[in-house]
Amino acid sequence: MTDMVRIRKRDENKGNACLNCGGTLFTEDYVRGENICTSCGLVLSEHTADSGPEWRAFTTEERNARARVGAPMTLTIADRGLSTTIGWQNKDANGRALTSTTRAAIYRMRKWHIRSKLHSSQHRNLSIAMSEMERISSQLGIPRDVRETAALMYRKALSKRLVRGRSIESVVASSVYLACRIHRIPRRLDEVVAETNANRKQVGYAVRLIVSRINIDVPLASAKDLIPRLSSDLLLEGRTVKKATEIIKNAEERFVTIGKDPGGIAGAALYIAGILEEDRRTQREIANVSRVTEVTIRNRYKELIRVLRISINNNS
DNA sequence: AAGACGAAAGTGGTTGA
DNA sequence: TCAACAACTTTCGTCTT
Repeated sequence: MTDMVRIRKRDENKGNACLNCGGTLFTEDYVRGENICTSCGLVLSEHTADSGPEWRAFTTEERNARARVGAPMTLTIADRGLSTTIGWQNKDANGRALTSTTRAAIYRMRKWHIRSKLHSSQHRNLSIAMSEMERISSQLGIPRDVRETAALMYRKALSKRLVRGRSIESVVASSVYLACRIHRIPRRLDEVVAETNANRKQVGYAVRLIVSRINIDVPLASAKDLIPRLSSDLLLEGRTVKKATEIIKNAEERFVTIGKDPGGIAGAALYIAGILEEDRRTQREIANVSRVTEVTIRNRYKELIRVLRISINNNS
């Protein structure tokens, strides 16, 4: 891409189509301040406003600690933020006092308006559940769109009467957990349960119940999803991360990952990748961040190098 | 001294009768 | 409901770097 082309495009392109290939999709690269056509890579405008965060974060913890922005709330509020209320002053829009008959009518309307809203048991349930959900997910650092999914899930569970006879908390916890699974956010059930008063067994049961009764695809947790989180905590280099992802992909193709703790697989893959790429971490370091023991890392690692025929020459 | 290895015993969850 | 089972953990002694 020459400078000449860039300048010409910036001057001429006032519409929405790329002048080079006619594509209409652009990505905004706010690190470089450029607008880029996704199909041909043409830079359409430079020095765009930086809409990204002003902070930088290098590990998962830092990101969780610093991220503080989100979209406007919708499903996560019991009334979706759409309700209106009838004012309590007995005045009209011009500030004049109402006549007695109108005042009586307004009083009745207000009464039934409030009754229809708050006195519906489902609504009461929802408002408790949504504030609980908000608390849990902000504790866990869960992004806004995942919360939306969790809220949707809870609403479905509620409308199918799955909450009856179970604690609101346990169903909220399982909605959050399942939403994480759907969005491939690596959060284990224990982490979610730890933020609630519900016990693990109840939540586990609620999870299975929701999966069986609500028509949604819940992907199984894969070791691959854990790689970004673990490798940023271990400060591994890009090529090591890439290698580890490859190892997991191969392992999954050979069906050696089924029934195994994803943390163990991910940890072992990172360990092997670390040795191969000379970006090595000890078994203990990896075991700490992936929440399994060194023994499990060892077992998985032995298994992976046997099945994938990876030879490790320890001359480093 | 730190890291890696592997055996042995124990734990919590799943499966099938 | 219960026993069998696989996966994983804890603990610990030994070997290697």
